[in-house]
Amino acid sequence: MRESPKKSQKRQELIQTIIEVVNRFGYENLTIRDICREASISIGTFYHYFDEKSDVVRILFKGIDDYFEDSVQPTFGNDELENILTFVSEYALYCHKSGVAITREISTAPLINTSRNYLSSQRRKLSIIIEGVVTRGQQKNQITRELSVAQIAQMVLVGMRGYAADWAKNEGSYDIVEAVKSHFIVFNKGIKPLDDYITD
Amino acid sequence: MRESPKKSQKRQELIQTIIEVVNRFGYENLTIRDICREASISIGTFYHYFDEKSDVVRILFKGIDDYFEDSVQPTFGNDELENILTFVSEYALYCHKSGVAITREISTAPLINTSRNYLSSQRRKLSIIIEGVVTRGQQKNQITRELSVAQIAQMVLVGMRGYAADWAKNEGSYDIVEAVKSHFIVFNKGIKPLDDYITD
Amino acid sequence: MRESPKKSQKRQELIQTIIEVVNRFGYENLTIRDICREASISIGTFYHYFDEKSDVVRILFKGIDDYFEDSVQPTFGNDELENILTFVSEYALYCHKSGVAITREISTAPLINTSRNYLSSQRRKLSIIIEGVVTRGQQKNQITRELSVAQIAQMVLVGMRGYAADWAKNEGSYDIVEAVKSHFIVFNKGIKPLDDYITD
Amino acid sequence: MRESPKKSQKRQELIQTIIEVVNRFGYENLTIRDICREASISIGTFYHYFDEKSDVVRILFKGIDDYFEDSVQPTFGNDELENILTFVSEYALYCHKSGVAITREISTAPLINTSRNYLSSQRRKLSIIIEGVVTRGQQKNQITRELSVAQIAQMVLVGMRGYAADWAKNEGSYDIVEAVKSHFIVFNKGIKPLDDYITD
DNA sequence: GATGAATGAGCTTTCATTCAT
DNA sequence: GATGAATGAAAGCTCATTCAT
Repeated sequence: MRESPKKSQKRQELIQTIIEVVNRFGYENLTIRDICREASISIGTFYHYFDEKSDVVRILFKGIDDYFEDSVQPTFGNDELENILTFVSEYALYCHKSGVAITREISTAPLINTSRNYLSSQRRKLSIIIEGVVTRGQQKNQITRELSVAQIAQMVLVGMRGYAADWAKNEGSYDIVEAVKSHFIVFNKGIKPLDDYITD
Repeated sequence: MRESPKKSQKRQELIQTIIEVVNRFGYENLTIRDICREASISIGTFYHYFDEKSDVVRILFKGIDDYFEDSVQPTFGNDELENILTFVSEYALYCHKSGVAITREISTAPLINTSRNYLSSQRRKLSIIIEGVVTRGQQKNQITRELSVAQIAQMVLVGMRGYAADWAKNEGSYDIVEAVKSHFIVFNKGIKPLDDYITD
Repeated sequence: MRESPKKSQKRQELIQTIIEVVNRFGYENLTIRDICREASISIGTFYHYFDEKSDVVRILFKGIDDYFEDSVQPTFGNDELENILTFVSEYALYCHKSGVAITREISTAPLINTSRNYLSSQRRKLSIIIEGVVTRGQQKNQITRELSVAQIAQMVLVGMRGYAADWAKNEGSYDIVEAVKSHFIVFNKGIKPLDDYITD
Repeated sequence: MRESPKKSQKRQELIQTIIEVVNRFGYENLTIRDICREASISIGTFYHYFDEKSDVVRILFKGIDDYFEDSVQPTFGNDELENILTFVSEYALYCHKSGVAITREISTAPLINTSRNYLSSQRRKLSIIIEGVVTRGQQKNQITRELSVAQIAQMVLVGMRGYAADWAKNEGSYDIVEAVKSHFIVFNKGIKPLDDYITD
């Protein structure tokens, strides 16, 4: 039995509210009671729309994946190094807009949850996007072939998430977008093909 | 009244046991009861040697700081880019030896704890070490001066910790030392002074 | 969001039960578990209706204050010495009806609690009532002016509470109402104005 | 097997220290550890000289009884009303000298302890002393015969202990000796034989 | 005599989850 | 659909007491 569109819509509304609540309260010490009080719903209602608390984390992750698929990927141009910069800058921007608490949760959440491995599938999405960028970059000779696509893609993701985690740990005390840009300008230099320096 | 050497020694033994336990169980959902059961001591004994649960985290952090101060820093040579590689490789090695759970804890622990800011001081130690390396690197013209010491140091630390977190999230499924080395070979290229390419 | 009348009513019922339980068990060594077992509720339910254990003490005190404000004060007549007798007798009667354990708790509770000074405000209420009686008594020349209002009021309260404590310590082995009456007949003689003996 | 005089003496020394500690720390939240740390003895030593924690309370009570038997009673004169005043004043003075914490403990300790009724016997001592005073007072026609000896003795003790409790609850914020004196001057008026007012 | 390491029952409090209304 | 009362396992931590050294 499929769920009614009405229920689905209400759930979406709740998700928006919950995201705001998480940002104000943080996730670590956030209780279902907190969420419900802030969202002005009853505990029963929460459990009517969601199965368990960890659904909230899933929601958070789905948000960033959707954003990249729907809003970031379409803006990619021909310069793949530039696309990497766009990719990581957008990620930083998303963190900035989501706030410290959600960023912390996104960047420290375990890959495999006790009950469901909701992350393994989600996480792949960003990997696939960045792997596409790197593959094309190598084909166009914009990116070194000394390292494999997987290696470079991992470097990008790890660095990017590293900043998200660090920024959240530091309570958003610096401009994450600028920091990430600076870092990946350096990084991009490192993955340029060597002859690039000569011909460019 | 100073603490007896015997008590101090026994505490050290317990710390070793606890570290092993944390690695087997993880920290997040680790309870005092778990620790005590695994270490075959009573709850009372745990509290005889430690003040509170978070002492365990402190212990974990102290370990890595001591290692860098005592064992890594003295091995630094003249080539500061090489020293950066040594630094991050040793960090990766420490993660590898400490195991997944402790690495996760070290890399996701909040910067500021509610009760004591035991991390802010600890965290500075690694910063200071790497900042020294970068400073000397710039002086010797081994590292670009286009970025500030603080910026580059942050890049190193964030990238390094990013790998620790990623590796732990992936349950240690890849060779963290190799991954980190590859990454920082790329990174080091990025922070070489430009003329380096010509004169070198 | 105001609390529902239903919750409020259920809390009142629980309070009644808890008062009985306190009387059977005493307070000093009373645990939440005891209360819940005896009241046939779960621990969670207790904390659903109350914030913390010490709420129970507050409840006990509120009871006696309400009783004096609502039921005793309105019965005061013109003879202020008689009113003192009414006051202390009613207090004794309240102890008698509340039982030994609650009386013990009421009479030995510290004036200032660590977390909230719920007593300082409560305690004032009885003081104010008795000070009013003494003031009027002095104005009507029914009570000596050789001592201040505050002094005499303190004497009444201290004596009265002294009996409550003593009676509770003796496990209610004597008739507290009679003992208090006898005492304050003596006391009242002591605070009559001297000329009273001549003119009366 | 009688205990050695040496052990007995050492115990006496410890008692003195413990009394001081109780006064500084209070009793309610005083742990054996606290006592031992402050008295600079080990926990084992405490249990070598005492059986259990509540021995400390016994010690406190024994102190006041000894004081009255040894130091107060011998000073009694012919005027029994004056002796009552001496009695209660000395009690107040003892409280003053013992400090707030010990006074609180003395005045709120239950009559019957869970393990031993160490108080019932102790408590009788002060009763016996004051009953002697009242008896002689009635014989000399210094005290009314309208009330029984037991009644009047109880009134004195209850009032006196009431002040001790009140003073401790108020953290020693007023002069207990003066307050007690004032109270019992009033009280003494109340227990004078009636004709006394005529003939005196 | 003196020590203090070791014990573990027991404390208050939290909170995700269920389910009758 | 919506509610929130009820649950109870489990958490961190305390502390009087024992006993081997």
